Amino acid sequence: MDLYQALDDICLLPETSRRRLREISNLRSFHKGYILMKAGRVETFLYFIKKGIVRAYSCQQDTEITFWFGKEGEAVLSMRSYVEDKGGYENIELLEACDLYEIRLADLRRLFGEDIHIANWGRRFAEKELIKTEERLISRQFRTASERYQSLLKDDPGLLQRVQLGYIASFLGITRVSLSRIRAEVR
Amino acid sequence: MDLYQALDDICLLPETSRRRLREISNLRSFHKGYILMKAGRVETFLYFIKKGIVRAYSCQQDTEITFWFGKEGEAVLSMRSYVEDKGGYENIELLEACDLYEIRLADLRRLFGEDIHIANWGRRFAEKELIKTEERLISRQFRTASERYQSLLKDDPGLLQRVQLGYIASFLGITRVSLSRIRAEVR
DNA sequence: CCCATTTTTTATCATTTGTAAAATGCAGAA
DNA sequence: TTCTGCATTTTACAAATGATAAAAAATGGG
Repeated sequence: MDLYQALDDICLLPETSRRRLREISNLRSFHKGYILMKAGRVETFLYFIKKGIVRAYSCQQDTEITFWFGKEGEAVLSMRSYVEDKGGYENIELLEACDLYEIRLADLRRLFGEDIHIANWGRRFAEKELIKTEERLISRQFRTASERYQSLLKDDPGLLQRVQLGYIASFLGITRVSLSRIRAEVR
Repeated sequence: MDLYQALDDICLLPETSRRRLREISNLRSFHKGYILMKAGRVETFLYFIKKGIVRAYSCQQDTEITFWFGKEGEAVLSMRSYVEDKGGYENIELLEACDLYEIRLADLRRLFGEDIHIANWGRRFAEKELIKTEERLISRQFRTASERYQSLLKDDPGLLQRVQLGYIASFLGITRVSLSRIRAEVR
């Protein structure tokens, strides 16, 4: 997934603005298992995934909970660092070797102040993330674990191939054992 | 809660931009019980609450789930209408008589394209909503219903006075019966 | 290929939460 | 005040999920 493609998926940009974003971005490769972001740290970069898959997880009282997966075309960021310039709650681990477009937040923020198209692109970016998050919250409220598993299976069957079930279970808000039960009863 | 105050809570604006937002907004009063937004409808307004309290709820398979409360200073909007100009999933009901600042989305979008400060204000707005939503999602994943109730009690004790328990239970993702049980065991 | 480790499945039992129905409390209308 | 309609609480029982342990399967390194 090309950078321009990822940017345009958020909202179309005039060529000059696009190029400005391209100029502050930098393609880097990371090995599988690399911890891209750490809870508590103020992260200074934003990434777009060209290739690979990552997970965000958070630890509290000796349990680790995966609450997000990102793959090709998606943005990776520590939400609190991005929005409030404070330490975030998430760790981000690369589940495969990844190629990422890296953007320094300071550079991006400068462009937000200089270029209205980029400011509106940033607005659209946050708005779209917001919709996704809200939909997950609602799905969580309305549906049983089994229903959520089945819609994950329908909407993103590839994920099950690339990510171990323990993480999926955690993402769905249940234990690995419960997920096994659900999988067994579907069969 | 004054409109300028609510706008500035999102991010500080230069006087001219502020005034532009003021010019497209309109203070209106609504009676208790009024349904401000309906699921499926493309909503064309955004509101800021000057006075009163509202709830957002959604219906699926004969159950109604309250997933948000808004009060003084907060923005009220149909997320999908605001972001994608499509019918939303929420109904919004006024739980008290309310005074609301009404802003036509078309006017606001025009300003996003004309005024970079307002574009960045819109960006900050979405970002802050995003943080709030993500924190709720994570709290949902990490904490038991009882813990969530108790932190609601701590963070916003006033809410319990203004909103009936059935809605609170639904908001916490549990039944009224479960909430009663939790309340009983704390005593 | 084999061994060690990790992941997934299966089984059992305890706990939590939901459903349904009845009892209680509360506020507004007659 | 009394009646009536809701909201809330309580109770009893059922269903879902969690905890734990152990077996089976898959994975990765040497």
